[in-house]
Amino acid sequence: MAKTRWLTDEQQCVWRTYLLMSKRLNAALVRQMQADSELSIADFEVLVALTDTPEGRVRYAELARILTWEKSRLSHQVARMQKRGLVERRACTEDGRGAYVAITERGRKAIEQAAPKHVETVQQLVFDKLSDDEAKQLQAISARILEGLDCPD
Amino acid sequence: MAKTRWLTDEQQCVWRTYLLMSKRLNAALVRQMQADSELSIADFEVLVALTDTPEGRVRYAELARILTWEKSRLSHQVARMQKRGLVERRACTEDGRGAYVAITERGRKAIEQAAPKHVETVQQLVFDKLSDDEAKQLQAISARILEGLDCPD
DNA sequence: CCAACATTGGTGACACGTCAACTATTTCGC
DNA sequence: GCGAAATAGTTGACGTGTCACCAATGTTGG
Repeated sequence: MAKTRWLTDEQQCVWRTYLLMSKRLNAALVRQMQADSELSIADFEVLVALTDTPEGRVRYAELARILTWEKSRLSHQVARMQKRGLVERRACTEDGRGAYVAITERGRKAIEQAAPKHVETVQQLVFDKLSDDEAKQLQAISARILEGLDCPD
Repeated sequence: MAKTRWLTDEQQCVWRTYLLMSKRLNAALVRQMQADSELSIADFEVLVALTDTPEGRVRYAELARILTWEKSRLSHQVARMQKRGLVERRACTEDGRGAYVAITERGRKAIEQAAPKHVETVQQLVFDKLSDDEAKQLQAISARILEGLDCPD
């Protein structure tokens, strides 16, 4: 291996600040979600994806694609959510292998309650802190980093 | 609750791009660490903290403070790392309740091997993509968001 | 001194994510 | 058609993180 390009002091500072921010921001969102609703972030994402579809139901593989989750993760997650009555499995007549995930009334109620508080939290923790310019910069930087990121999806 | 301040389209775009980036960047780092070493990110963080101390050993509570981890998380983590010979527990003579976590030779070797590749990955995935200005912006934005973040530490 | 209280750390149950292996169905080449 | 390969989803084992509770030791006020 060639000589290591160690981080400069400035780079270390950038990197550690970013890491800390992203960890704490995420932790804060998890805490808020848990405090204000019966949902986890993962539950929330699944329910959002389901309400975004006209029928309120999607095939597993499609849902996994939307969320960019592994299929087995989705399988476990849906099994847990089903136990709590947030979603249902439905047989798929077109394809004997497949199945639908459908949102239930209880699931719909849960997300309708959770969404406003979650959005408000994002506003408070992120956008209230940043100028319009900074928000644009954050997007540009995120997009730049995303570009080269090989994602095995 | 007052009327919800929903996200504007631009805000949604910023937010989703940031979320995706931070998730994928993290996933890429985990993959690289797993591919190039026998360590997880958590292992790595613990070993870094240990090598940062002159003695190569720290009390549990202090280590938890350094990492801003919960004590029980650290306890589980150290137990697993101990099984793999990366760290040792040592009795604390000054305080019968306490204990030290100490890095082993095996642990030292592991981190010395893992660090260069990890740093190189951070360079490639982050700093090679960003101009100096963008790096500064990222730091400023992260710091800004961190400011108001109540952290229960 | 000794009874409350605080502190240090550990433990068990559970939620979550990944990986590898599996079953059942469909599709495709011949 | 039919057997091989692809596809849909499941399962079990394991690493990991959190929470609530526990044990042991130390500290402190009367």
